[in-house]
Amino acid sequence: MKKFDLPQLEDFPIESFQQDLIGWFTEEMRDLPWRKDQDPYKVWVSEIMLQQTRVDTVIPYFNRFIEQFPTIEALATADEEKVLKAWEGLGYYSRVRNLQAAVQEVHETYGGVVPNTPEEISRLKGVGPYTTGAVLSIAYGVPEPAVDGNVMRVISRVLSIWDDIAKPSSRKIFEQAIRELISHKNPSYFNQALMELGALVCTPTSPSCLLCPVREHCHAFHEGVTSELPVKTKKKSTKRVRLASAILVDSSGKIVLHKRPSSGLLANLWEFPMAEVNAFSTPREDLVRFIQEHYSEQVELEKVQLDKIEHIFSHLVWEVDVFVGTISGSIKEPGARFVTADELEGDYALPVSHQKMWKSFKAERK
DNA sequence: AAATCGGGGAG
DNA sequence: CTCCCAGATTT
Repeated sequence: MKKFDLPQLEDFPIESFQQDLIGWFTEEMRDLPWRKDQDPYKVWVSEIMLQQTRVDTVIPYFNRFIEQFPTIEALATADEEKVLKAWEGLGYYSRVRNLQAAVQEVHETYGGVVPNTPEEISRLKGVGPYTTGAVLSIAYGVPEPAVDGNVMRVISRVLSIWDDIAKPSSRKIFEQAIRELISHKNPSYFNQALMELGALVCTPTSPSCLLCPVREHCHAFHEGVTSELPVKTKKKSTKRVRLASAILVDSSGKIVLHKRPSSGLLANLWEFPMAEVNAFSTPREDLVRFIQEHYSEQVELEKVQLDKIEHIFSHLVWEVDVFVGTISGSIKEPGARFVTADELEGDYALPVSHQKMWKSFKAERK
């Protein structure tokens, strides 16, 4: 059995690399709220929030979330709706549902202590290979790889690895590389330093190689191919979906909200009644038909459309024609309820697309 | 392996 | 406009 799968590691000065990297991080690391201590719970929350999400976006969410749910116990026993509301606008909402479920398991099964082995922690909902390594190394000092997009970019350049990082199978190559490279003396700083380097210096386009602490160890830099790495195939374009939605008000001024299904896109979030638009009919026709079938026959939409919104997701685009109307009579749809404007804003988590509609409604109405 | 799942910022 | 971000889960 060979010692290294990667021939680039044969003569690689591992200790020197570790020293340069960790030394740089010690001096240059950003002052971030989840770095104030190594509370495994807070490290965990931050890692979930940071999945596919930028540091600057996460900071205010993290501070509010920890203030509202300071401990495992607090989050485990919190009301689901309040937890979702705290996540409103952050996206990938299954993250927070999985997080609360996992925290409840830690609360009940592990006595409120986040487990410190790869086997146990990776069994928790929403904790995949990256988060497993991140929490173990940062909170517990366990030398496990934490391979995210930053790490794949940095290591692909340092070791001149030309595998397509968009392929799931490539992650294992980088994990193996990190297992060889990682500092056993300070796994936490080693992993964080790689990510920090990717975020601040070894950026996707025009990396600041002249400021890089590991430039001398970097194969791509010496070969002049930093702009060609990492190799990443691009994803195919998004599909478009035509929708129509209505802000419906009853005689007492309350507004109709509908709770989305517990799985799929924007699961468990609240929205204004919304219908898909058939290719051969108008938004207004399909919307009125939908509302009469699912809510009440007694609905009247205003003649002039309120707005038209385009909302872009990762894999699709919503084109929403927005209407305003009045509604009366009993409501058929069991997932619906009437709420005041204050309740809508304070108690119900809405996707950003529907927040845009609400904002438009309020602007029109004042 | 490919698709799904949000939203925003950078170039 | 395109890319991509401290990815995980489902199909």
